[in-house]
Amino acid sequence: MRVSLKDVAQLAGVSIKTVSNVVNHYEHVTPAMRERVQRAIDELGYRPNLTARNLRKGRTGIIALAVPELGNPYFAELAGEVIDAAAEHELTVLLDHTRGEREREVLVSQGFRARVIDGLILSPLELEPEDLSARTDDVPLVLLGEREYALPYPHIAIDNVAAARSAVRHLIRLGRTRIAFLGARTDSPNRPAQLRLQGWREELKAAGLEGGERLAAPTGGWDRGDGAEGMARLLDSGVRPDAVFAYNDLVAVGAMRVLHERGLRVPWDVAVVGFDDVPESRYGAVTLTTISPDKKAIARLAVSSLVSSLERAAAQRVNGNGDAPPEQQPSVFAPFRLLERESTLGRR
Amino acid sequence: MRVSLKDVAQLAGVSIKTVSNVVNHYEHVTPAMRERVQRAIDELGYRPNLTARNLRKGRTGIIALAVPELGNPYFAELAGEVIDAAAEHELTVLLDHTRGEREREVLVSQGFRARVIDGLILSPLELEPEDLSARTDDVPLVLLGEREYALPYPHIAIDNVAAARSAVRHLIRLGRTRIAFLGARTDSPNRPAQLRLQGWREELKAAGLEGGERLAAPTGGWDRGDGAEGMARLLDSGVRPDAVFAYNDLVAVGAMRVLHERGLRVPWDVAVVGFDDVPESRYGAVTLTTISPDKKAIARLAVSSLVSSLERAAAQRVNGNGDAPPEQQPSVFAPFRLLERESTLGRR
DNA sequence: ATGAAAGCGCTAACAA
DNA sequence: TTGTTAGCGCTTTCAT
Repeated sequence: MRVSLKDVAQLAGVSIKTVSNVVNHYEHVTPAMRERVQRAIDELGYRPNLTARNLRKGRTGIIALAVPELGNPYFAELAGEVIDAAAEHELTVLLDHTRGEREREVLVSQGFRARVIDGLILSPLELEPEDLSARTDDVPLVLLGEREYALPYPHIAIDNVAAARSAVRHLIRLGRTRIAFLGARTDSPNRPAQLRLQGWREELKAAGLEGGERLAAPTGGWDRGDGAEGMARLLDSGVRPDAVFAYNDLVAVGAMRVLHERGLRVPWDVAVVGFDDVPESRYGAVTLTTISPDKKAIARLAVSSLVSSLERAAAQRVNGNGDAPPEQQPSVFAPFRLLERESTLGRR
Repeated sequence: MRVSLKDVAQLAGVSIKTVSNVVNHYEHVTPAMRERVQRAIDELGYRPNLTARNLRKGRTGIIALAVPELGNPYFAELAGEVIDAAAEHELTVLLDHTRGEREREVLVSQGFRARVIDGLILSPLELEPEDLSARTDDVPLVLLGEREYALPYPHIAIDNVAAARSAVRHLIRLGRTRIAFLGARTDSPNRPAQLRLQGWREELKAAGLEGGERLAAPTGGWDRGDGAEGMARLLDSGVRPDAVFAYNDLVAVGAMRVLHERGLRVPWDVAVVGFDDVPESRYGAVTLTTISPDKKAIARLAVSSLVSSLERAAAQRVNGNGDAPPEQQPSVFAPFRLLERESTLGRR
């Protein structure tokens, strides 16, 4: 039998409100009364029912974070940072993964499962702009990651084009001339990988190295196995790059494995740059040069952006001002760095 | 302004109950009525308030999973499996990480924050038995992982001693005689790593290779960096193992990096076995032999165990049977396998 | 087949 | 300082 405020009040011989005051550390309670009530609380082992409190307050203190795959260390690490950032705002995080499937991303964005959440942070992969415009759910939403939507939702990411360019520039400075991009997706101009591919193209062009579209190698996905397959396919097709810029670290790790199997030495025969700075890139026989997004900043920005949306929504509810201007803050870029490690060590 | 059942009822000109019936797909509603109500629902964009429903039903459909570190791919993968397993029971997972700190583990086990959860799955690292006995929170709890507590909580894990023994046995069969254990913790007989260390000892003893306590090397933690440090320290101390059984894959990865830096070749000079079968162990210049726990099974067992605790708790609430026998199911072992890869390839 | 009304446990006006 | 009471939005007997 669950014990409620009423039970405690009864035992202590006071009103329900007094107990509530004690529980919520309301100031104006005499020490004696506080003492008496506390005794009853302890005796009965009373614990407040958060659900009731939530209902009453109109908020739950829970936000959801949906990422493609928790098994991807980048997202796992990011999730950890979001959990910590949320905790600073006294928010708890409900984590979901979409497997990067459009259908699941749509469901999440519609709040289908999101049971009781105040807000949502979503890192989409396949979600299309029209899915987002068709959204009926009204819980505040913050977008994360490479995909760009011309829609009034806050969006936190690093400057993917600039980051890709700095990676490629680094390879060019090393004297590499046949720089492959591994992880291309050519489906549509707005698909994932598009911005990094664009950065690769721009930088090559700026260096007068263009014309190497054969070097834009697709992969089935962006896990280690996809990187290995893509790299093998590229080599099998007769292309012989002297550098690889991979969509992310996992793809790079898979590529490096294949290079190793084929007797190609990193960095001497082929230099490799990744993206994400996942922990494992700092280990292995050859440590990996990579673009390191400031994950903590991304998490903090995402959470604080969501928090202000939450506050705006709450204020609106109070004012009943249903037609207030959206006043969405614009997309924000988080910082990134290029970390040079063994996979690009030394000039040719 | 949020729209409620009442608003819909008003617009449709029916009672609140009828709308509820439609929303909940209650059978006995005439098609015409269903149609009419649905129209009102659509027009108003009504969405049920889950919090109110939860309050009424006395359950939330949310369970929490607390792991030490999401950045550890083992836990990230496990979390993904738990989320999927929970979804099959129509449960949502609230994820938390404790950083393996006792204090945070205690807080989580006490249900400090999430009182909106129906149940909890906890993978403790530093939590002590007395912390658990002192637990006052009454939400059903399932324990995960290596730590053993002689307490009536369901506990899901693999047989760590048997797994460790099979890893060491594998190394012995390969002709190795100076087999180190990397990641020992000697603090207390119940601390993490204890069971794997015990398996290592037992198997060495069975093979007549005992007496090598110098080969039980401690590490500060169980991440890659800790493995690297521990390995370096072991080598610096003059010990020269011909095999390393690491507490987990991350420690093994760190150790392999150091071995590589020192010019010791894996597997020829030193064979290495890890534990967990994290994805990165299948890549790298030398793939890693490891103990592979059946993570999907662990997740499923944990969730189904929790679900039955939930059902028992619900039944008890109905019967008001506060003194029902606990009837906890005993601890359950999930399967594991030894995966042989390059890091232990070939006899001496 | 549909409606009326009680109440889940809590907070917050308002009263005393 | 403490008590009374309404009501958050929903489900659920019990009527009709």
